[in-house]
Amino acid sequence: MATVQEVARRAGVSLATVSRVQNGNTTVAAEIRERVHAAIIELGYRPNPMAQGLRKGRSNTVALVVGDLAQRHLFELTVNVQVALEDEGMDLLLFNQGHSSARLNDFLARAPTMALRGIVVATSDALPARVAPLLERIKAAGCTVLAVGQNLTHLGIPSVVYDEGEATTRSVQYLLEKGHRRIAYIGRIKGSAVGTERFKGYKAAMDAAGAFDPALVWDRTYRYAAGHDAVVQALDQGIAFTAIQAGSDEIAAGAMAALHDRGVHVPADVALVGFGDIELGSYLRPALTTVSSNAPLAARYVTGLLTHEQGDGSAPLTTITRSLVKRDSA
Amino acid sequence: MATVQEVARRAGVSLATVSRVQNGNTTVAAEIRERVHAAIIELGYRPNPMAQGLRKGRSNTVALVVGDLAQRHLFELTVNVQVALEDEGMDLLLFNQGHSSARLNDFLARAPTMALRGIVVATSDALPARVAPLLERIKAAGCTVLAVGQNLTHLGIPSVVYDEGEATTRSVQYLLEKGHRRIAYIGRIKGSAVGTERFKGYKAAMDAAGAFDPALVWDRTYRYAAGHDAVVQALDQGIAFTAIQAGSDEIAAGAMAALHDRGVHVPADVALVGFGDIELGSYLRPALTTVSSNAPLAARYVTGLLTHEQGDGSAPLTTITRSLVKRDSA
DNA sequence: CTGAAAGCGCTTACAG
DNA sequence: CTGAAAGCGCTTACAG
Repeated sequence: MATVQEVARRAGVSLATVSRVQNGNTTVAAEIRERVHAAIIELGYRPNPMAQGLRKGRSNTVALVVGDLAQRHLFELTVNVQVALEDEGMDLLLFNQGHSSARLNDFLARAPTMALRGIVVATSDALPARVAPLLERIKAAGCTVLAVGQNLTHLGIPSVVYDEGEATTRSVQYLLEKGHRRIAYIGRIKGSAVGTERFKGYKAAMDAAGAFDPALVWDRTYRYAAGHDAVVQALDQGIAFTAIQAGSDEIAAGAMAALHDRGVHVPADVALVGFGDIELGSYLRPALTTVSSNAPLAARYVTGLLTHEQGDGSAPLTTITRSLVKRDSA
Repeated sequence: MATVQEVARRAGVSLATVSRVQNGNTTVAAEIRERVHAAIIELGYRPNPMAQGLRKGRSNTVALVVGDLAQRHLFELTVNVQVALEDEGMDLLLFNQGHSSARLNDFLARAPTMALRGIVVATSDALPARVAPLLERIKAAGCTVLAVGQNLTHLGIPSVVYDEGEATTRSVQYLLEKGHRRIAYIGRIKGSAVGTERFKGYKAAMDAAGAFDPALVWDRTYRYAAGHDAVVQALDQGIAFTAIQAGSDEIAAGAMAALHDRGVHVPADVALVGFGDIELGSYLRPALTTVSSNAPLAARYVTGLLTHEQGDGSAPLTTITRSLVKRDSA
């Protein structure tokens, strides 16, 4: 690969000038600029990102820490962020946390040395207290830290979140308005910052209607199996319910399968609302009523925050409103 | 962050010695080694990967180029590769090609300068001829290039592939043995190296049974919508078929929805076989009969090839056998 | 077995 | 407006 050396020689200028042209900040005489540009093109020169990073103390790569890529909406966020970043000439380093706080810790511990441009924390897991100082150290190293999905502004981290609680309340109210009272909730609660908010939104709606019953709260993971197993278990135990608010579309799909297996019709016998609006939902039968996510919008906010950093140490909170996508399951 | 300088000062040795201890190749007196280790721990020293990369001419990051992350099995491969790489102390740079050969080209053009440890090409798209020289240049720069899913050994690239053709043949034979003759094929064919192989496997089985009919071949993408739309269209045109071999599970799910909407029962009226064995399949109703993928195994092969590079310029071909996962849809 | 020195490819004060 | 020089943090021949 051509280096700045070779370009300089070819253009008959110094390294410094090539670098200036390349970076386009300082003024360089038009004629010389042309010569350098020509040399760059002829040689197919591309600056070495490691050398740039070493010198500038920051690279052009952004790390995305996802809680569990198996959740479709996080994955959609990942794809959208990667593409948006690429448009800005940045690379995406992927780190799948897999809900292990030890792994998150390891990654954050070695992050300061990676000269990352930014770190986007996209996990719904509640962060253990010991990561706060790590995050501080990372920011001190000039790396932009962002959170998406979880509000981390109390740690001074700009965050892009959804109105989880309100959205869940609205969704449950919709079910309530349809006359349901025995509405079950399936999703993560303990250990999940986001899950806790959703649950609170559910509880608020149920409480307001005087319909809350702890027996209808099933604290599970966000996977297909969780929805399936929770329903099977409830049915086996003879717990009565006429509707389900799921914490993810995967849960809803699993629940739908279990209901089908037991001859329970959706939505006639049990109404079902998912959460996240993954592509699959509209191909389930009945098509899944769910709560929207709008991953492209979240990705746009994230890259926006990454590119126009605000200098002042403010940590803005951006909230995306989720809405109910009505299809056939409720 | 502590540098090798500071560690050296603290341990009372030279930079070189610290580096030697850190890399553990050369012999260092036991007593000195201890001192250095102690200093490293006290200072929480971690080598700067950019400096290492610049000096050694290669980094510790591996780029994964995926054709379309929206395909669940590629995504599963991604997650598995990331985790396996992490165990080896390597990072994963994600590049979602999105089926655009121009984007692939851009990425490969700037790759040589990134000092990547390796590039894993996981796209089923047929590669345009102009990428061959780019790949050569990348290899010349000391970067290991690997292909997964598509056989690129003819370009001197070690490849991990599936027995796509044979697997499809076996799957279609299964349908044939159940008495089906009007078996449709939905999936990518043109432009997809892998798709072409699958189609050939389908055609071989159909030809052998004297049942091949071009009217039953529907060349579509791998998405949900493709399966849905192909079925709707075929039904509208009055094309008769009693079974479908899908090129992906997403296609199968979309097809299942369309069949359901038209009151066509699966498997009674139309048998359906997917491809890829994504988690969703077992939660569809009827549960989807499909062809396995075994992404964790593929990921293991990939990281194996990445870590134990063979020096000799051989380009081995590793084939993973897909098997039929029988559930209820066929 | 250990250290001094060169150099990976860049960028950026510092002079001029 | 342009160049010579220092230095980002490492590793690796080269001496000793």
